[in-house]
Amino acid sequence: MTATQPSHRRGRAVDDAIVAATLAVIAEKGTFQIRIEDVADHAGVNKTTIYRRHDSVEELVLASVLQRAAAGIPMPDTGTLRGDLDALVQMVRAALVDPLGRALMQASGGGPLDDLRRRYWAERFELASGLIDRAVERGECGPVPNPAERIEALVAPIHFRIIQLAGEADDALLEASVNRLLAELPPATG
Amino acid sequence: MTATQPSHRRGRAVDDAIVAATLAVIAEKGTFQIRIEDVADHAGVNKTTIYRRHDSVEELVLASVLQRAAAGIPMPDTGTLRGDLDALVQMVRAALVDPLGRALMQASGGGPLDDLRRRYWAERFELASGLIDRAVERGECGPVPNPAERIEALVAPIHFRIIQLAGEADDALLEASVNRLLAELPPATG
DNA sequence: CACTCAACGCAACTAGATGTTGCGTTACGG
DNA sequence: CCGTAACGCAACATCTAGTTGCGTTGAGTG
Repeated sequence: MTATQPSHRRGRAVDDAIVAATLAVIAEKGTFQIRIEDVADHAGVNKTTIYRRHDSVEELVLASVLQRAAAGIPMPDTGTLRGDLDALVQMVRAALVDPLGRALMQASGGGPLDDLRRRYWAERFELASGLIDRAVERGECGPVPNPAERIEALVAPIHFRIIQLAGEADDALLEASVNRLLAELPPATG
Repeated sequence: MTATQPSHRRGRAVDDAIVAATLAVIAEKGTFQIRIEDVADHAGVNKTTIYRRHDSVEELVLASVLQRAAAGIPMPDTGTLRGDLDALVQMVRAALVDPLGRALMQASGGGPLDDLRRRYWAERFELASGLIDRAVERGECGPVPNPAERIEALVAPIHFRIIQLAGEADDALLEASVNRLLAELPPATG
């Protein structure tokens, strides 16, 4: 810790400030209203410095969101499938309500953000599939052919309600989604 | 009909040309890559003329999409609920795969396009609820408390797959969605 | 402590798109 | 045939992305 804040930060400190500022501006203005100079001001950094590290706005957004996504994805482990799914569904809702999450989900079509979004969901589907696999191992139900698709069907209504309808995903919707998944599970073989 | 095409169209003809050009450019480049001069060129009209009728790009997009949405929404009537839902679900898929539909669904958050999108869905949910109501009247099932929510749950997985995952909504997905709705219907009382 | 060099700030610039304005021209209605 | 409103056109102001050259600052090295 330096006693007085240096007027010019260097190296990684600047990188972090830029990424943080980018995410903040995205959350505030949306993915398409970002202005580089806003990000620069918010980071306490000159516009030129941003362009020295990033090729374009799109690349900046991509890098920033990727950095956040790189943070570990927590997965619940409550002991029962219903408990796990309840927790998962609440995490999904929280992520979609978050301004940054919303901005990412509404990112434009055709661009590299499409790939990013696909990876985002694929990664989470893969991880969440583990919840179902564990339930199978515990004998809560029979073997599930394609767990990732079940998770997709679980998430879709919540996503649709929040992102597309700009509506409220209340607890009833979450519970209905979980119940639907549980109801469609093959029964335990005994 | 004039024998020779006048070099300068007037009045409503220009309005229609602008709206058509706007929709065409949206379908081609997406909602966010529209350039006014592209629309003007495509409509065979000067940039100034567009600005004389529309306040901004956003307003132009809004007006154009509204005009198309004003066209009647066809609803199937096959005689059975399953037949109706099968047809409905295919119409939804077609609408989402269509470049203009995609563009509308991915329109930015916060703006007036949010309201437009909400109205878009609300209108369709309302109409599609009629399919369920008719099935109830035919005695195919017991009374359904909130048919619009059923339709929402029917559409959500298709929307999520196409728009968010940029994936293919194959027939299996459509059928699964229909089956799910049918399975959750209260049994016929009679 | 002094030297060095990369990192940063700054100001000026280009290029492209939006939106505006003034004026000439063209079509339609009386 | 004449007047007026609608349109084309060119020029303009403005905003933002992205670039460039140079001055300055700061951290490591001997």
